Amino acid sequence: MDQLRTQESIGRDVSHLFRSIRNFMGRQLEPYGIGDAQFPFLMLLLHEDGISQEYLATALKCDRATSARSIARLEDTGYVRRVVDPDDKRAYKVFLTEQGHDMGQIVWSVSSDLNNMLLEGFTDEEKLAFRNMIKKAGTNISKWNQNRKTANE
Amino acid sequence: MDQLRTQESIGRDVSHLFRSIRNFMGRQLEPYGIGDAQFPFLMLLLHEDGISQEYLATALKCDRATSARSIARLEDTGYVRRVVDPDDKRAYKVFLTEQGHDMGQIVWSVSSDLNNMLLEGFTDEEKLAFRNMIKKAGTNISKWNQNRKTANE
DNA sequence: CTGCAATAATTGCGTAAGCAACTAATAAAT
DNA sequence: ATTTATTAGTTGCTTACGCAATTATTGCAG
Repeated sequence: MDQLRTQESIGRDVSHLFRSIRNFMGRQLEPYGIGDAQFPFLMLLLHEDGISQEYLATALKCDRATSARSIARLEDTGYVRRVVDPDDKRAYKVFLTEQGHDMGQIVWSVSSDLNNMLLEGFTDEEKLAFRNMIKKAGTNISKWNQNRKTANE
Repeated sequence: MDQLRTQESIGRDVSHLFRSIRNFMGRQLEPYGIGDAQFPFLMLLLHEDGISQEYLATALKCDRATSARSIARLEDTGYVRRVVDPDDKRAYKVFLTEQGHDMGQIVWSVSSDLNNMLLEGFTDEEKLAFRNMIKKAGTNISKWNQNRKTANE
């Protein structure tokens, strides 16, 4: 009841936060020809190479279609190369190119800039608590969504 | 440095949280013919009627274009009515219709369902802290974006 | 071995959001 | 009072994302 009266809404605040992050990342990544959506894929690939789009989608908690399109764009831009998996001709193995590997420094610095920006004025305890709470809330709600989805099948 | 190694990323967690919220809201609102984007506009209008699209955009921290399109959809669906402001013929005054007012109960219940869902397992202190930290992070980064924007003009 | 279910990827469709360019109306400046 | 700047709203373009349907391959059951 108080929500409506005082116009408090976590959903709105998360939305604002998310859109601001996209805005920030968009600006940071523009010089490299990639969008904010490609960033997490690039980041994961820097950590773990030669994986499938399906694996990427699962790890990044997004749809297979989103994964496909993001990887396609990274391929177009030259950061990534797709090789049909010889053990499973349905799947690709996604590898970073030279150019992709060279993004390591930039990815790292943009990522840490974002963190510093977001968490300015937070104590170390708050930083940790914040991360954990975001994850917890995300798990809470995505669990529910998952149940709804499988219920409709 | 640790971010890359451990694959920790607030950005990604916020993204997941946000997309899960959209998913949840989409399901909840589908029966009423509105999308998750319309929800905050409806919510604000239930609180404050007869305001302009510009005002809505500012209050909800989004672009004027987004406000225009969201209100247009609410009008199409019959929840809202636009009247040219007699004191300023450029602007509209956006009013809820009968049907719009009738959404009060649903808006309230969906909103509180979302909150309960997200904050399941949080203590009262954590709930409060979480809200404040989301807002703080959002303010931190949007302030920076704002500076970048005006710097490019 | 053949036929059928599950899986990886792709594509079309719908929704959402921001930026930039434009129109129309108002406010400010000379 | 006329020019100029600002403001409210709209529209086109681009990016992003999820769902559903489709294709191709793999794996399993008979």
